[in-house]
Amino acid sequence: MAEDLPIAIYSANSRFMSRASDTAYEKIRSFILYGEARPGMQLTEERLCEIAGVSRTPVRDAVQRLENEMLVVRSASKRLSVADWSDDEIDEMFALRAMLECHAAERAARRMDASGLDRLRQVNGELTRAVQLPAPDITGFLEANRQFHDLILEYAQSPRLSKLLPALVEQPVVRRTANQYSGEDLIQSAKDHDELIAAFAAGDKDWAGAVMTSHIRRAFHSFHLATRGSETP
Amino acid sequence: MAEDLPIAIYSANSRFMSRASDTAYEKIRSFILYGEARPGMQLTEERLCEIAGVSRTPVRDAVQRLENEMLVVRSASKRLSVADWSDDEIDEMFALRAMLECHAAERAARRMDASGLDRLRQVNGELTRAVQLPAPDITGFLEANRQFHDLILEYAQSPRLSKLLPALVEQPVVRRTANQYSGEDLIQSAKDHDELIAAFAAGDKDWAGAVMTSHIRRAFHSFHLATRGSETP
DNA sequence: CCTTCGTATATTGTATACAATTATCGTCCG
DNA sequence: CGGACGATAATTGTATACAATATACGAAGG
Repeated sequence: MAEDLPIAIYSANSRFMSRASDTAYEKIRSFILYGEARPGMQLTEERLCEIAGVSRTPVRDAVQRLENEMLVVRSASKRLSVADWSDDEIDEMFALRAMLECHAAERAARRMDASGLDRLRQVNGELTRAVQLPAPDITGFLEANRQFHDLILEYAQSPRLSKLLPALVEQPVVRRTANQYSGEDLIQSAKDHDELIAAFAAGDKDWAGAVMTSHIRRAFHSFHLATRGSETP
Repeated sequence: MAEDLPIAIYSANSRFMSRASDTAYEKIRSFILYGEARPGMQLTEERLCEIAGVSRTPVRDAVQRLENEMLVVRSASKRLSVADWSDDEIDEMFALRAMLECHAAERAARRMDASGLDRLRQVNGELTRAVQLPAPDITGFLEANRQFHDLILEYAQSPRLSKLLPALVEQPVVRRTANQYSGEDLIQSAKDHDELIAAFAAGDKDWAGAVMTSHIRRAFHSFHLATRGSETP
């Protein structure tokens, strides 16, 4: 069981998770993202109970959350299976994410303050250290990257956006993308973040939005190149 | 209890709702949108059981759905209350909706076919009849409007978008807006839809997206004018 | 041999009892 | 009088038994 892997890449839930339904959520999520689960694989609630070590009630709670994030899918007859995204769905995910993260950056630019800038600089400092050649630390990069984007979401001060965005940041994709990144790509990410910080410091929402859009779309194309060769999306 | 009101304005769930958790969802939703519920009002699961006429298990299911749509809110100590949106949150909702509906229209423009155009024309025919002066039929307008936007969402063929958008179409706001609409506004809506159909027929995604954006933003400003006077958003 | 139907089995849905947590409110002490 | 403490009540969280539903499978009939 892959419990000590970074379960929450780029998602705001890093609380204690004492309740059984939260444990179930984390365990099942890990099972799907880093465990033996395979796309399309059938899941029964009973099986998930064993995985999570709790009864069906909290499991059903967790499943509903995972359904919302589209990590699991329900058939017409209410049976569960691990989601299996089509290429078009993954493209769509990136497109939606680009729009919403751009919007988040624009809002954050209007609401940024000195303390926020400090925190962004500190997190991006860690990210920059993690991507140093010749041996970039992917896990460190992912964690700092998540923190950076979470901070922007925090400063966007939009509960609704905070609810919508995490459902679009699908870890398997992010992780696969990051593993495919060249050292150059990782360094460019750090530079994008630097420029975002500059845009925030200037309070220029259009600048911030534009940098964010290109930041996400570059990731999109890296992913495309890595997984589907050179065909144009 | 306001059960025969149009419970699903502009949302894809018009199924049979035989399961208890679905009944609970509809009943509680109606209670919040058209019943005695007031923003900020405390809700206990037991009270919701009485309203829905089922036990706590399906009620908890329904509540989680309503939480996702941000119709109910959970305090730090897990207590429930009816959501109470700030002006900024409502503005944000319109902004996000404009982005996502624009995107939906763009996708639909690429995937539209003759049968889809027929259906759109038929629904907008009904809408046009409903908005005839001197006695526009608001309920008829709302229903046709919902069907029209649902059709576009269907042709956008994006499961993820279909999951995100309904959470942004907040019925109380839509309904209040529609009640505030002048006859002119309603007629303009019908014309917007005609132009959207033209854009779809031409397969011009940018045209479709632009019309949709202005369509939503007009609704936004009508709402603003009606609820907050002439202050600029 | 294929299809249809019905029964057995697996799976999901609901109710309910009980456990854990949180709020309420009165009391005691400073 | 005010604030901390603790007992009690209210509320949410979890487990489990049972009900409803869907699937699987095999027998009967064509």
